[in-house]
Amino acid sequence: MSFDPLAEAHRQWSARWPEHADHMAAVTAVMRVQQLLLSRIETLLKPYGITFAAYEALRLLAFSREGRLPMGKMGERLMVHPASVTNVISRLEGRGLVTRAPSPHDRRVVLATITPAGRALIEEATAAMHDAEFALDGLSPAQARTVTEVLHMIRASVGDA
Amino acid sequence: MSFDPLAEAHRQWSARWPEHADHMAAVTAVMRVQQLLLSRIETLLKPYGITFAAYEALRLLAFSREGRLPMGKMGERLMVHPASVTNVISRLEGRGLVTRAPSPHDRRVVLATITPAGRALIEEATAAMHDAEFALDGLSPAQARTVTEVLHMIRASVGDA
DNA sequence: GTCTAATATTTGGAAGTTAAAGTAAATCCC
DNA sequence: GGGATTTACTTTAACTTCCAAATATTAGAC
Repeated sequence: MSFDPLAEAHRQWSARWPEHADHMAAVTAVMRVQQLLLSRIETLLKPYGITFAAYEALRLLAFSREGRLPMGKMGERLMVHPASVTNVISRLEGRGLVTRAPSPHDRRVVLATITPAGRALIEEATAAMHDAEFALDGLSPAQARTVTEVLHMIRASVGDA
Repeated sequence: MSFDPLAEAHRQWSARWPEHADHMAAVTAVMRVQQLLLSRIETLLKPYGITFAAYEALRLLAFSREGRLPMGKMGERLMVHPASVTNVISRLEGRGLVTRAPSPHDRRVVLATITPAGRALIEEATAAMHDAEFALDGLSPAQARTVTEVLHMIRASVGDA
């Protein structure tokens, strides 16, 4: 019925470089699925006024013992550039969902702390994410595990994890 | 040896909401692998002065019969927003890799045409991509096909393809 | 105790993405 | 034909990412 651009790309590649078509298709599939899931998740989160990046940052803070983490630590956990942490925390701070203060022990360090409003919001948003199974409600838990395993193969192949 | 943030996130989720942990982990894995692959590919393409988005646009034009496509058609094939096409084509045009002209048949339509310089560049860049197997050189063709199949399951589950 | 080097964060800039609004051109319809 | 609708693209604005450079502070070396 509907035309699939990924299938078409694979066809084009196969016609010219058949020995590389499978790798190309795998990369394209990763990119497309990421785009799809991100889009669905952002739609899901829109009622709460946060993006997925903000969701992950808040979630991480809410999980932490004191509701407080150094910016640098957050970057490591979220696996993003320090500048990205500054960016997302600044926006959350502007909305009163997080506060920011220099660490008393090391004044180079900035500690982000989730506020009660932030906690309330993240719990609501998490409930919505659960309802939608993180935009993967069409998959069984076993299928979800298969996805993770197969992608772990890629992560391992490039030295990540 | 090295701490894996994804494994840690899965652990946190399992402790609180074990029934949702697998779906969460799958989404996280998709996001992470996309980030890894994109990063590796952009590094690969850096010597050619183009990003992955630009690579895909040029590749698409080079595949086309006349080396020329309407912007709208490119957006469909690349599965991106029209504004993204405008964006990337503007940059390629600035570098002389593409020209832009209104269609003689329908003056609403803008045709992007790859230049000889654009063709030369995309062939070099493609050779580099082939050398690196699209940043998946650690995977066999069969493994790559497995990745595509598993991700196709997700695409199907959300009504894409 | 300085002086130097390393670390933590922010800032500014280039790219990408999307959504929404604006412009222009073609088509539909009466 | 003329008016309304649809289509194609661009623009603007918001947000994400990263990198590279600047700032500040701590730690190490002599």
